[in-house]
Amino acid sequence: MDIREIARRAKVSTATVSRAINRVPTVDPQLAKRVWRVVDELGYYPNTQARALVSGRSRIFGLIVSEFTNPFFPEIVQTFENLAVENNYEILLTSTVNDPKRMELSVRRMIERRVDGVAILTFGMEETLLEHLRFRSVPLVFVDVGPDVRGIANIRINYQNGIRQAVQHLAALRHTRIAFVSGPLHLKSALARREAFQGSMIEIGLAPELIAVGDHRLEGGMRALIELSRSSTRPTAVLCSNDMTAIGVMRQAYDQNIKIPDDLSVVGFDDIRIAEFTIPPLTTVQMSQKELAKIAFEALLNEVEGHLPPHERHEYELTTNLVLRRSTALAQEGRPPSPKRAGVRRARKV
Amino acid sequence: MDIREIARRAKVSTATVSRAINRVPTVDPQLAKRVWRVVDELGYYPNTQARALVSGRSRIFGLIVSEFTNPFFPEIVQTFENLAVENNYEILLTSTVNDPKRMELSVRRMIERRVDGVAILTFGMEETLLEHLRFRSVPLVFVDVGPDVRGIANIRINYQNGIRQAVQHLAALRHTRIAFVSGPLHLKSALARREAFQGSMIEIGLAPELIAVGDHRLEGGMRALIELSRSSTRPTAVLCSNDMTAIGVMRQAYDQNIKIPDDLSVVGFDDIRIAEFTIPPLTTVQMSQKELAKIAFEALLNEVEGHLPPHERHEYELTTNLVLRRSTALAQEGRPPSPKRAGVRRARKV
DNA sequence: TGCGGGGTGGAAAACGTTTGCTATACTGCT
DNA sequence: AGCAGTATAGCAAACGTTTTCCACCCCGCA
Repeated sequence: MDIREIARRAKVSTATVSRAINRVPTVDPQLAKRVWRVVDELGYYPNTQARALVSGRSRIFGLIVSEFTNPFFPEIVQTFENLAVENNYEILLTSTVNDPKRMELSVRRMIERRVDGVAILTFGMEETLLEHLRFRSVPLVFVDVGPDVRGIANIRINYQNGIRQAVQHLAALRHTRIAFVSGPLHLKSALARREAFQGSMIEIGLAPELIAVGDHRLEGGMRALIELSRSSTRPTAVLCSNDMTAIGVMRQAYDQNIKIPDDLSVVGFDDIRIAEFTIPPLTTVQMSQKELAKIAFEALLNEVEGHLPPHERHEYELTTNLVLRRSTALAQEGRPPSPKRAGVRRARKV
Repeated sequence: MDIREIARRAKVSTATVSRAINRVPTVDPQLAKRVWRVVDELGYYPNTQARALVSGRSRIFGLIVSEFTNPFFPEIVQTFENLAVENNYEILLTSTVNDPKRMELSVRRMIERRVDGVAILTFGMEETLLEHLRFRSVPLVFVDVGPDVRGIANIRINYQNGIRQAVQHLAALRHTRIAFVSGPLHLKSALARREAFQGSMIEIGLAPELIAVGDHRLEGGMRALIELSRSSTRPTAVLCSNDMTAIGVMRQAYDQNIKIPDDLSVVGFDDIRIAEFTIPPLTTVQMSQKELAKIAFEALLNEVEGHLPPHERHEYELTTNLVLRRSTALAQEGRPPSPKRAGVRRARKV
């Protein structure tokens, strides 16, 4: 069943059917009604590929993420889809799983399906691949791209804001031996977080010297805590480069019978969904995934439908903020936590 | 840049270019090479919509889920995408967010984009909507659809297997007061789980009478534990209809100072990713999301490319299995857990 | 009554492929 | 040498829309 079938039954031309369906105002309301009646009766749905072919617009936005199973992304995808639905777009969702081959394939898939724009929300992407897209002047949104790239809208993340809040929160709880567990150091975003930590410590006269490197995964957090507990100056608080790391730290603490937050305060970063569900609920720096998705989508929409000068550099900013839960507490002054105290548990309020 | 440009430069017809690109064996290897050279030089990517238009196949599979933020789905989406990539398909991903309007829209989007098949992995869907798809004879895969629907491939979940294992595991640990926290009772899948629990209890001569109803979310689990602890015969073990419920139970237990697994054994269902990361790691009945996605994808592929008789009923089965972690332990005989014991903590092995 | 002009609807081209059919050039056999 | 038969490549139609013209109708005005 196609537009001609509708035209025949409504006794008009295909042109009129097309116009009626697209609500072009010049068509006579009478006729339009007749067309719609037939459309509804037959359950006709326009063929988007034919539409796209002739109009040159696919009404598809590409969305590239690292991995769906990375808890950072589901909320992003959901928000992005909600917005897409509202605006009559479809999503072409692609994951790189941190594999260069898959990254390349992602880009290729985007181009083959002729997406109207691409949001690249993966942290760490071979920039050379973007050339393919830029070459075809596909609108692009990126996160934390360098300051020199033109023709790509950029979302800059303000890590400093939230991390400073976290450090000052811990300091206010009388912590001085505050450790940091970084992410993998080849990631720009991990580096930026570590620098924000160092800066925030120095600002308030603390030495940022207890630094372990993790991998943004549970295991890295566990290893990091082991390493940190061995150091001569054991930390009383740990700030982590992301929430999975913090969860790893808490898990390791549980295994070593270190009580959180009594013996050790833990702060995460990202505020992924489950941060709220850990035991205890995790105090963390929120980098709103909803907000990020929203900015990305709207940036794309602007590039495509807005009247912005194309191929200029457009900047957006996302800030971060501390959200308090229950994994931080006053420092136990002078009493470094020790596995020897295992089995002894201070009473705590419920 | 289109196929004609390539044809011109390679000094062949568009037909030959098309055939070369699609690796039709009848084209002369010399010519094919010449074509590929030009293709690579120019970075030509075929236009999938034109392809789809003429070939009648979009190489898109629809995937309908409930909500991306539901931790049950990310693994499914990831697996589905991996398979799609391998087989040169694209995914049209859609979520219903349990909203009838969105469900309808999902179906419409599938039809408009002319998907080659749809996997509906949401639990609970207005079956009337499927008529639209069946009417257009789009291949369909469904989970736990009734036994009467023709023309829809079906994945039947064997809840009984895993739940029986869970119940018997608890019984072996000398638990007799085993409670069950169900999901929302309007969901078929929740009902099936509860029945599997009841059956498994009766099998071994235990009365399945401690049943609370939850909502498959954290909050429901928390409320359920409160309710259960008030009952005169307090349970020593709780089996939950899904993992989020179990996490809620553990959270509430933490708040009431009930130790897990010492005072209370907890078992979940689903084995979502984070079940491994809870404190303690959750013993749960695994319903492999990877496997489910794989079955769904392959079922679709069979319908579309296989030589199965179309419009017959195709059955697949997914079984469930208990996976042991650390949230279950021997029952404390004769000593019902009580908030009064708060603060006392038995030594435990690390 | 004749003419200009605005508003509407239709004919047909275009979008970028695939593919059925046909034309051509070989090959090998008699 | 002639012919059948088999590879191989090209022509052109088709897929289902949108959109550009153009034609028509009707209205109002001179």
